[in-house]
Amino acid sequence: MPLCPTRLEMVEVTARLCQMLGMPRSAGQIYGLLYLSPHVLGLDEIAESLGISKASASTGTRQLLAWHAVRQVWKQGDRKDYFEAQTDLAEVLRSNYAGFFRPKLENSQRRVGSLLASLESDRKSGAVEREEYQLCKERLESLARLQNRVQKLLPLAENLL
Amino acid sequence: MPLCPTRLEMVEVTARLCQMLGMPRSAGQIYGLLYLSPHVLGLDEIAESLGISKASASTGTRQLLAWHAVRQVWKQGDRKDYFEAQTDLAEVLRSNYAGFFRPKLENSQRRVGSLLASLESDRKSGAVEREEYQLCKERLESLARLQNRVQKLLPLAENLL
DNA sequence: TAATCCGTTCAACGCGGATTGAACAAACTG
DNA sequence: CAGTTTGTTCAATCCGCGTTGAACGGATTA
Repeated sequence: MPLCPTRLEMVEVTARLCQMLGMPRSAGQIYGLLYLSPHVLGLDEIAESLGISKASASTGTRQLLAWHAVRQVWKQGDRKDYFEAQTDLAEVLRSNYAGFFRPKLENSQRRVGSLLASLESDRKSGAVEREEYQLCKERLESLARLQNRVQKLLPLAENLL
Repeated sequence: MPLCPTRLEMVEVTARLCQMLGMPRSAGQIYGLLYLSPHVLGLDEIAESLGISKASASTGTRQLLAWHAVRQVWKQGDRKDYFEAQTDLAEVLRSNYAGFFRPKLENSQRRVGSLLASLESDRKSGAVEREEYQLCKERLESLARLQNRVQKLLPLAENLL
């Protein structure tokens, strides 16, 4: 049976949202479908409801699983995989922080650190003039300070959500 | 004259950062170049330093201008456009909030509102069963509550940066 | 007016990632 | 064992977006 207009619109909204965030559109469609679904859904139902291939449904659900945005459900005596949405989006963000956002942040801090180091070696090898060296150093250090503030802010925001 | 290794690395870092955020790589390169530049730079200098076309330099700088990430500078008796980086990234975020993030948020709130409205009309037209209607309503309302929390949080984060 | 200089615009190209059908593997069923 | 059911993998394709050279327009100068 076809979806009611509201749910169709929801699918479109989440699809566009995902696209805007640089994530695959199909994952957004699936999440929107599950978010307003009264029942858990199997792979084939998902593919048919959305008019996408079973392959897309498979890869999409696995991505959503990796992001902890959907949960897998098994029914007794049924080999099929069923899925339901993790409707608490704040919880989705929280469970992705440690595994996704935090590593990104730490990486960027390491990179700025290595930039400061390479700046020192540039200075010693004379690859940069004194004035330029000073300016680079100041700006890189200001960048490092911003990163620290962000790293302090993120866990805070996480809790307030 | 060529850039020192540190600045080359900086260009690469900001380029990848921009790419990761779904923004054009060239804009990131330009920002990285300007961020550690002791002088303001003209369009041709930018293009040549980065090995990109003048067209890319033009579109890239205009995007960065729109994001308030660079400033345009004029020299007396010189028709060329010069650019310098807005090095206070927190300020960049702040000046983009009202014109970019806030409208997005408000849009998404309107969309959820219209979803709730269309749900009501679905109910009246009998396009949705009572049970499904209840579930949809609850989840959409929970979504609206999350949006409210986000909208309260963003200005806060803005100030703490 | 002709000749430069600068910046923007635009059609064409290329690249990276999303999507898909088909082949495949694994677990049942008869 | 042959035949289903179900999910995954993979090469091929599609598609959107960034990039570019070339053409253009405006401003300045000779």
